[in-house]
Amino acid sequence: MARAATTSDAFNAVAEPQRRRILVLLKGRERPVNELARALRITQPRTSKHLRVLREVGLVRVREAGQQRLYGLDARGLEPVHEWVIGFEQYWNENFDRLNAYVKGLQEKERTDGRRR
Amino acid sequence: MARAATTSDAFNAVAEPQRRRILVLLKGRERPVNELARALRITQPRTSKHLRVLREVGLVRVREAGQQRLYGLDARGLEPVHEWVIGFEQYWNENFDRLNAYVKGLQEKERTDGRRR
DNA sequence: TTGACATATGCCGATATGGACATATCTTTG
DNA sequence: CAAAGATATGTCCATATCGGCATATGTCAA
Repeated sequence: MARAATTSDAFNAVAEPQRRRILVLLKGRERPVNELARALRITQPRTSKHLRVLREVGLVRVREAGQQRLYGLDARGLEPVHEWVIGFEQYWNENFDRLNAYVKGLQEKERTDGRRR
Repeated sequence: MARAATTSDAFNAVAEPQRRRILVLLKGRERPVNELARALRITQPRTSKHLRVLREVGLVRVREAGQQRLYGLDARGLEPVHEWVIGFEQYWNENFDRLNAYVKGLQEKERTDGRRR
């Protein structure tokens, strides 16, 4: 199966650090390419390429504004990511860890007793 | 910068569909490799390799159990992913979209008026 | 010890990806 | 129209990753 292309899977698209930073920069307001490039301290072509990926995967939208192109956030594509990861929330919670250990302990005991029986 | 290795970055580790499925399967209880392979309908070596990545990145832990090795979930590494994505929650909300459009409209008007002045 | 399991690993090939650099395209302005 | 500015794209290279397959390693039972 390998992984889906960065241009078609949000999980893969945001696996790239710079793209995550771009999305963060786009919170609240649109920004032109050069501004993003400066903010990230990376070259303009590189920025454009990341933006293209983000555009194709649907995480940003573009708007022509005279000489420049304003990129804006379209975070809806991140919802599936959130949906997936939220399903694990209980598992990184300390209280749950304790409960989990407790249950595991019971199960262990159960198994041991079972064998002994 | 490229992206961090799958073995060192949770974002990249879970960018692989099969690895996400493995983590889901490990919710609630530990499982041996073969069981995971069967459930995912992929080969055992492939499963072992994914598990190795997940182990190195810290999302699962192993426990020797006689002949088999039981893999268990350690979701703490997913918390940063959640932290990041939750920061976008407001942006995929419809109400926010409307508010956003409204604000954008105001800003646009502002700019236009500014120029005209 | 031998055989049957269960799992991990090494090697190979195919491919996606990201970065650098040069350059094309489009818009605005003089 | 020419020049400048903003952005996109093509080419080339290096590398990470994934899958398949064969095989090594480790464990348990007879």
